[in-house]
Amino acid sequence: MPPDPDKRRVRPPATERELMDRAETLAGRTLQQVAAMLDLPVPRRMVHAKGWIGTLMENYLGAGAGSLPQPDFPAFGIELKTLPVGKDGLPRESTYICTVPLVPAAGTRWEDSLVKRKLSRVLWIPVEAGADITVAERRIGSPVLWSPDHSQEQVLRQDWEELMEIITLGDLDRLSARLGKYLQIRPKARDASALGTGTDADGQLVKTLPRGFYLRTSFTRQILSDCKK
Amino acid sequence: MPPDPDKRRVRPPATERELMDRAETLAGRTLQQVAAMLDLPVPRRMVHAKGWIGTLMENYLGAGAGSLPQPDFPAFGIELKTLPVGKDGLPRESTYICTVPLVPAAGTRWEDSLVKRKLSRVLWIPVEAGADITVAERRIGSPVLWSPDHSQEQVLRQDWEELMEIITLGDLDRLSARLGKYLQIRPKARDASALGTGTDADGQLVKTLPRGFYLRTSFTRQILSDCKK
DNA sequence: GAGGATCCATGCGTGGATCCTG
DNA sequence: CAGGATCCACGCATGGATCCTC
Repeated sequence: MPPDPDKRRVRPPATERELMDRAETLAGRTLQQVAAMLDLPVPRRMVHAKGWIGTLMENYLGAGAGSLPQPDFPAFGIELKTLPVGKDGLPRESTYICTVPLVPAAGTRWEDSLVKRKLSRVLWIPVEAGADITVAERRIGSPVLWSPDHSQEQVLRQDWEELMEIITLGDLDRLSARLGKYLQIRPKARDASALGTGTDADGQLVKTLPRGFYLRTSFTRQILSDCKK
Repeated sequence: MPPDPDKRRVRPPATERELMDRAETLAGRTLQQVAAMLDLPVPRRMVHAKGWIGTLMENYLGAGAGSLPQPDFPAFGIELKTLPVGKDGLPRESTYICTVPLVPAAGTRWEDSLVKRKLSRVLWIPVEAGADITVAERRIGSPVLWSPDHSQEQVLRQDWEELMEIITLGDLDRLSARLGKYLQIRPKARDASALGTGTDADGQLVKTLPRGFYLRTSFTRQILSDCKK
């Protein structure tokens, strides 16, 4: 019997309450259990399916299939993010936010930035990670609906402004994952030879490595800790 | 034995003479023969492989794999086009040139247009067409290196200016394949429901059917006739 | 006969992230 | 340990054209 595609198309939640309820039902389940409900096969290793867990969660929760400028749940302004955690429940990896505009629109401000929009309301779904546990057996944790508090937003804003200034000045060589307290910039590309478009110090268009904004692991640990208080 | 990918990567011709020599060797051969030299399978019908012959010729002649604004042979400024002909040797179909810019850059002139560049030097490869002959058995004709003469270019320019004026005015509803003596505009899309971006009469961006520039069959017949004189 | 509709391959960009080596 | 490198899926656009129905 072939898998049933209908099971994979979950109705979007009608209310924020319904979304959160659905997310709560995930807590304690294994990825195998969730995949089975959707008739989806579970990859043995993540190396060739790095985005699989995120997509699985989108499907189960009824998020719209990857549209462009919208959050995952536009009606509630909520962005969905899975968070790989260790046995201790603490995040183990940085979190990708969005691509870095290396040819920024003139006069873009933090208030209008994609980073701010993406991070204004995030539904975090912790999921066990680590090479010592099969993908199928990994357990899902309790969802956390988070928005940055005032001091967190100030730091994010500072990081973003610092990083964007380097880009606006065309100092692409100065970009490094070492910059930024909560927010960092790292490569986001097929491989190190991939080329995107940026502007150099003279304002000329140049080819350079595409990059993305990420949240540092130390910051997502803070988020999770705060929510457990 | 698996097909040998190396055979499919033909070295680009070093000189225009070499390109023409290579093209002459095609005359009289069947598509089966050429495909065999490249270890490529021949589709039974074109309905699911409409661009196959064109790609086969690119491969055999060593054209660069589909880059963006460049002609097929940038070094010689030569664009490659296959031309489906009947038993009588006359073209049977219109010829696609390029997509129509439905949001044209302000002040684009014929001299700078993609249509003019694409048509400034064309290497036509006639190939037998018709449902009454299998793809494998179709024979290739003698290549024709063509540039528009003065009167031809005047008509092409007039057609282009007429058509582009309609687009610049945002009168997209007025576009029709009936316009233009040599050059026409027809749909170029996955299907009639596909949507690209255009501008309406008020300058607002609107979604509309993507379209392409084509040469009328009557014009490519004229080209081929002239070259046989 | 020809205007309008359609088909495939491939590359690039975006969205989902984790891998891996010094 | 974390900075730099990499992987998949999918949509859209482009480049190659021919199909199909009045």
